[in-house]
Amino acid sequence: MQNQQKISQYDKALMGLRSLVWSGEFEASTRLPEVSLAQRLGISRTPLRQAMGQLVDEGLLERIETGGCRVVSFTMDNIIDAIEVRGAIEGMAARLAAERGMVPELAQECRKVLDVLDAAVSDPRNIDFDTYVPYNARFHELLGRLAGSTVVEREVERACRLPLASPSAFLQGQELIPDFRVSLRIGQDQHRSLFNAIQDREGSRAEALAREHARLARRNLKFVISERPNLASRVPGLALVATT
Amino acid sequence: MQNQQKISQYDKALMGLRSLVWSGEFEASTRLPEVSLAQRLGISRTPLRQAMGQLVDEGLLERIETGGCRVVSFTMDNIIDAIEVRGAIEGMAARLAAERGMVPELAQECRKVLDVLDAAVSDPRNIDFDTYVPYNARFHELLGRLAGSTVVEREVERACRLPLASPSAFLQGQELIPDFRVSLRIGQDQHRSLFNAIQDREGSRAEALAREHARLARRNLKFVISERPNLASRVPGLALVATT
DNA sequence: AGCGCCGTAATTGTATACAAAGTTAAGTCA
DNA sequence: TGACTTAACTTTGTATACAATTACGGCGCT
Repeated sequence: MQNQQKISQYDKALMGLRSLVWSGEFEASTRLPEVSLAQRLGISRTPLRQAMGQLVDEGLLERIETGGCRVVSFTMDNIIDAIEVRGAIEGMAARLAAERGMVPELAQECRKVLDVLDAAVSDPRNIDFDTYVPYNARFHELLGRLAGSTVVEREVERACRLPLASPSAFLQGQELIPDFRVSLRIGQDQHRSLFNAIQDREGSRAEALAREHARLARRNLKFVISERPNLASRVPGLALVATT
Repeated sequence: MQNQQKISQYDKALMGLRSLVWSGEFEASTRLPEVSLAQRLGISRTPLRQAMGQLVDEGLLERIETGGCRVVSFTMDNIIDAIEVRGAIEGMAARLAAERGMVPELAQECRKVLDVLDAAVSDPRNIDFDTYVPYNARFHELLGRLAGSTVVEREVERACRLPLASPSAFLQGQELIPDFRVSLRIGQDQHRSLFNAIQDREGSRAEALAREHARLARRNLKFVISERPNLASRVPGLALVATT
């Protein structure tokens, strides 16, 4: 009623196309046809092409020499590298937050988020995934802003948009796998340690913890790949990973 | 005759607009008028708006809530942060190159570049700026590719495009200032040490050196700011820095 | 004089039109 | 049969047209 902010055609194109690509709708290495896509999304080619440019920038699409775009086909190495990049940038953000001091309001909000996450994993037999996933995302978002630098914030956000490098990438649809419950508890323990390190102005430790925390995603990636047949449909974007 | 690759209208828009903005042609915080700009660049609004989107992404422009774009006004802190980001990403690239091993062909090319740079600074009385600047840029480009990861390469390139964070940002127009000659010799010494660290698989040292190397740019920034009246016209983009 | 309101002019966001390339397929020749 | 040529057809890149907002300036009101 109040938050009725206008949704532009460009936004519609960006969100629509992104989710279509993530869902594995398009064959990698075949060109995206602009006209039919525009029709399908109910918009004209102009905002669609804008959105395609953005997705090229995010690394989800790539330009074809002769014109147009195609979906990128990812290798395991690509994803590992993207996670490494995220770890490096989140690590820098954590270190700067420690060295320069946290923005007080954001620090306070971090504490609340951490409390919620603690509660979500408190019962090993009954982990609250529906709470954990969004609050985990929120924690990582706050981490990017904690140093109070808009430049750093932007770069953290960008790194999290790298295909399959998001902190939430391998969290979806894993309620049923026992191994992942352990992974979540470990992850939350790292969240706590990371926050404490920043609070205690231990920049180097904070950086190392943030990097190691990103490594959890790598472990989850490897596990998911080995279990691909069972999980392919539940992990968004897994369809984009080359099967060779 | 052979390298006659077609230059698209979009490329013309991107290069033209970027250089116009860098030159301080537009007042920060006033909207860029699309029609007159398109006329001035000799293109239509369509490729111009594409280019504006790209420059927003690079951080040179920002969107206005009510529509259109304006030039960003940078503070010292913004630039310091951008340099910090570049240091972190180049540091990661250097570490990965050390840990994983360099691509042999690129390592060989690095050696050649370093030899040229050594020669350029060998005579303290007569430093060859016209050679140093492009070869320094080349070294940093090679550094991004040394780990053999396209993902890392992309991110290094992006970090170097952050406004005033480029390795070459404060090199132009400093032939005449004695203090900077020393800076160049120190920088080249760091290049050597960095390369040796990578070669000897000393990942942590390589990372630290790359970060410290980026700090040179910070020193140069501070010097340039304090000497602004003399240098403003010679350092591209300095006009975009807020004078408060 | 200062502040708010309204109408006009300018500007953006989006759709469509059009020309230049690129792609595909049929047909011809070796 | 297979490769090359050519012609019709798609598809993209760019320009232009149009409608919805937005910015601006004058007018009236307090």
